[in-house]
Amino acid sequence: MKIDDAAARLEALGNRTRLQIYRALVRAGRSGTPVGRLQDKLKIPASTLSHHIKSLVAVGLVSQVRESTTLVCHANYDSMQGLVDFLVSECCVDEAECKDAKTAA
Amino acid sequence: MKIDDAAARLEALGNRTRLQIYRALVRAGRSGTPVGRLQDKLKIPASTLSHHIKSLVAVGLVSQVRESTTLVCHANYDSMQGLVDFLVSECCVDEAECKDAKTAA
DNA sequence: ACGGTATTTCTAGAATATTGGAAATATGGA
DNA sequence: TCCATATTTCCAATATTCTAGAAATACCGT
Repeated sequence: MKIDDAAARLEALGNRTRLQIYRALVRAGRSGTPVGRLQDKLKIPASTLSHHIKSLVAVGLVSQVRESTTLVCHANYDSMQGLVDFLVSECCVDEAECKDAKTAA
Repeated sequence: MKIDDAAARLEALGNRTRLQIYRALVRAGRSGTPVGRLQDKLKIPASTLSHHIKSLVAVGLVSQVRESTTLVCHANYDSMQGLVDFLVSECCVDEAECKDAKTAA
């Protein structure tokens, strides 16, 4: 993963409202959650919610599938995993002796 | 971890420059990196760099130790680990059947 | 085609973040 | 004490993000 992609994903998650949305989707698992249900749960105006979801989709952390009139959102686990891997990768490569740090990470 | 703390850490990492700084520190491992060396490596004006480091320190992702005239920065692995745990925790708790998702996460 | 529900796009004001020069502060050595 | 190096704080300009009302669009059932 390129650093700009990682930064974009982290930035997307680095907002209370968007992190709430993302966590709700993670908790929902495979079945996902429709936009309207997120709106009820989180009490966010529709346009604001739509903007936030859009940015999560834009960076690949969330995907959407239309089911007739409702749009169901899903957390994209692979995307998150890639991000986590990026964060801990190359730990200590610029340092010779860091066994403790490596096991900690 | 509270959601606001997690969001604050993610926001701190969600900026290209700060992510570069953080990654340089992760790569440096236990020995850490002085502020001045980061400045040379990343070619960032001192004041800008200082601002960014300050925000990483503020959220606990980075710690600093003074060694005579230089300030050495370290990536705080525990802090990162807590963040990663938060992100994947409670996966699927609102969904009955999601074994695939759970193993993927 | 029409009506209703779901959701997005348009728009714009307010709030916040980013940047970096200049001045201030910290540290240790001569 | 005085200097040199390291780093931060102050300040202000610029850029970006956040928010949400209103209008527009999408979809389906009738």
